[in-house]
Order: sequence, then C-alpha cells, then structure tokens
Amino acid sequence: MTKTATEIKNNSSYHHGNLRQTLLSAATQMIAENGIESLSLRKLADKVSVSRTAAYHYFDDKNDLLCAIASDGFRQWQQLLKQSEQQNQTERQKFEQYLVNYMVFATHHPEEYELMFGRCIWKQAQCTEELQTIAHGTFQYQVRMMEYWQSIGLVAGDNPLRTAQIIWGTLHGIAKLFIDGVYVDDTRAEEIVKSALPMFLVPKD
Amino acid sequence: MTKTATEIKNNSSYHHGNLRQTLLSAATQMIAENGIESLSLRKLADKVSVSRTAAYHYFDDKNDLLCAIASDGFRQWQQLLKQSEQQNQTERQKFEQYLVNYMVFATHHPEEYELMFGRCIWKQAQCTEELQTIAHGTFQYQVRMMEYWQSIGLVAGDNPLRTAQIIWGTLHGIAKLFIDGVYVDDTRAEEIVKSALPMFLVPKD
DNA sequence: CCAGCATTTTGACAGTGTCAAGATTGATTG
DNA sequence: CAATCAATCTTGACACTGTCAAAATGCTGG
Repeated sequence: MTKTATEIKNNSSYHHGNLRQTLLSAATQMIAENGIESLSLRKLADKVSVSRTAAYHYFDDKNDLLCAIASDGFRQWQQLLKQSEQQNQTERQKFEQYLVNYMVFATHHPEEYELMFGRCIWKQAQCTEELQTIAHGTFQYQVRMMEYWQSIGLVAGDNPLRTAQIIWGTLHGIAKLFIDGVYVDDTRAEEIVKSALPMFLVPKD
Repeated sequence: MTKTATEIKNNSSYHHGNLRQTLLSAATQMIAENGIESLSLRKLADKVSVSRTAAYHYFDDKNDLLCAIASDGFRQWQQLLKQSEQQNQTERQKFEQYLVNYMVFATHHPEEYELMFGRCIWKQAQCTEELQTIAHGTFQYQVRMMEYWQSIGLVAGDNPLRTAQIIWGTLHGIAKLFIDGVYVDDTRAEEIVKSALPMFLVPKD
C-alpha cells in the first residue's frame, strides 16, 4: 500500500509519520502570519503538538529549517517565472510581466521573500548548499533572460550580468522598502515598478 | 569649569557621569564589529563595566537604544549629503557624486545602514518620533534634489516623488544585496552604481 | 548633617536555542 | 512469534536573552 504524504496522519501515537513536512508547513504559516523573528522552535513544536527538540531530528538547527523554507520559496518562485514565460505575449509585455510578477510575489509573500533574500540567512548564518544552488540557479536564469532581451534590442545595455544586477537591485530595493515598512502603501508597488520600466528599455527612435 | 563629553570619565565611582553617550558609542562600535543581532544589552553593559539594567535609565528598551543609534546615523548621513553639495562641480557630477556617496556610505557602514533602513526598526518595532522625523527629513531633502535636477533637464521624468522613490529603490536594493551578502564583492558596488547612472539621466540629443 | 533625588545594582522571571541522555515505537531478523 | 535494533520522540539541563520591581548607592541643596 503506497501512501501519499498528506494522508499520513498518525496523530494518536508517539511517531508522527511525516513530521518534517508538517514542521515545514506550520513554520511557513507561522512566519507568514507573524513574521520571521517571532518564530521560535518551541512555539512551532507546540503548534504541532510535539516536544521542543523533535525538530532536531530533521534539521541541524533553526537556521537549517529556515533555509529549507527559503528553498521552497525559490522553487515556488521559479515555477512562477516559467509560467509567465509561456504566455503568448510581446517580449515587451513579457518583460513588464516579469517586473510586475516580481513585485507581486514580494509584496504578497513578504516574510518568505525576506527569508529568501534577506540577511537572516545570507549574511548572518551560513546557508545550506541546497539553498545556495537553487538561488544561484534562479539568478542565472534571470541573467539569461536579460541576455536575450538585450540581444533583441528590447532592454538597454550590452552587459547582461551588469544589467541583471541593476534591474534586480531596483526591484529588490523597492520591494524591501515596502516590506520593511519604509514605504507604507503596498498597493503602490506595482504602480512604481511600472513607471520604472522605461528606464530599462532601449529608447525607441 | 566646562567639561566636554569625552573628558568626563568618572570611572572609579558609582555614578558614571555620561553613561548615555558611553552606551551609545560602545553599542555603535559593537554593532559595527559584530553585527546588529549579536548586540545584547548584557554584553554592552559588560563592556562599559556597568550592571545589566543600567541602560534602562536612559532608554525605554533595546529598541529605543537602536533608534538612537539610527538617528545618529541619519545625522551623519545628512552632513555628508550637504558636504557633497557644496563642492564646485557640474550638476551632472554632483548627481554622480550623490549616487556614489550613497553606495560608499552603505558599504562602509553596513550595520549602521541596516539599522537606519532595515526591518529591525521600521517593520518590527515602532520607531521613535525623533527617528521618524529625521528620517523623513532626509528623504524630503532627496526629493527636492530630484525636483531640481529634473527642472534643469538633467534627470529624466517629471514626477520628483516617483523618481526619488525609484532611484532610492535602486540604490537601496544594490546596497542591500551587497550588505546582506547576496552580492559578494563589495568593491564592485561603486562600479555597478556608476553603470546604472545613465538610466536616470535625460538622454542627450 | 540630612532629606530627597538621580542613578545604579540585585533579584527574579519568562522566553530562547541547543546538547546529552533516556523513553517509546515500528520494523527486522532469528 | 519473540527478541533485538534502529529510527523517532521526549525529558532534563544549561547558557543566554530582555525586562520588571525593589533595593542600594552617592550627590546635592537646604
């Protein structure tokens, strides 16, 4: 008898069944609700009705768990990238879509975004190999898209890496200013990024 | 006999003399050396040779102290802004100087920058009125500079606020990616921002 | 000299991450 | 079927954190 992950709910027993995934989901939810810094392993354990240190069998430490959540975020983000690539649109529209998508993802999943790109993981602690590779992959993907958009004369500049760094910087900066509460009105994010769009394009004759 | 702040060192006695300033300097130094999150009030108290809770006479709580440090950072940053304004240069050179200065300040005082613009203060905790007003002031200042640069046909766009938001976003984003360790080579920061410069300018005929 | 005040300390508490050692259970053999 | 084993989970313990209440200390004006 094969079992799917979700149907295992061995709840009245000592062994949980799929604790790792349960922990990840619960943690993701708690982070989304109350912010990264309010997540404690003990509260998480409480929520899942398990002892304080149960998580240590699946994660090296708290940082390892956060990295796992961030990795999930990157997978989600990567999927979103590829979806919007397959829509029938002008390249110009695809580029705009890319910018807007980035902003929407960031402002709709602020805490997950913070985890994926924030200092908590990248600066402070050492990040997992898994996270490192998947994050690096998505960046490479973006560089390649810039390369293409530059090659067809849509995006300005002739150095794809440099251009990707700058455009990503712009998106990241605006997103962060919203997420961290320096810019207050979330709903304006999309508007702002749209008015930044022309900056990046080759001026039409 | 008037006394300057630094000469007061009433060290062999119960009363410290100028504990508030001493705490601020020590905290600033500790943050610069080991990062914001590694600063604890107890370690700080140890360093200043004072009891754990002594700081509570001058600051409401830890957040209040961090806000005070951030405020100092803004004062420093404001001074730097005005200095570079008084140099004899082309307006175009002044604008470039502004961008580069921002980057240099951010990458040379990464932890203080993080405090000034990061989530630790703005998102998480409520920030001091002092900090709120001084931060708002510097942003207004930047908006006015954009307004001027747009009025003389240097910087593109006709909405100073929007333009300031975008340019600040770009600077902030690139700075953060370096500070948080996503971009690794600090020394490239100035290079990157310089190659972003043309994006913001009115294309010359 | 002493009362009052500003300043600093001590004691205490709840919360955190994490390690070591023990308890429980499902699976695997003989 | 029973005994053993390895995976899984819990308990106990420790050092560290921010913060509050109450006590101790030293300065200063009357």
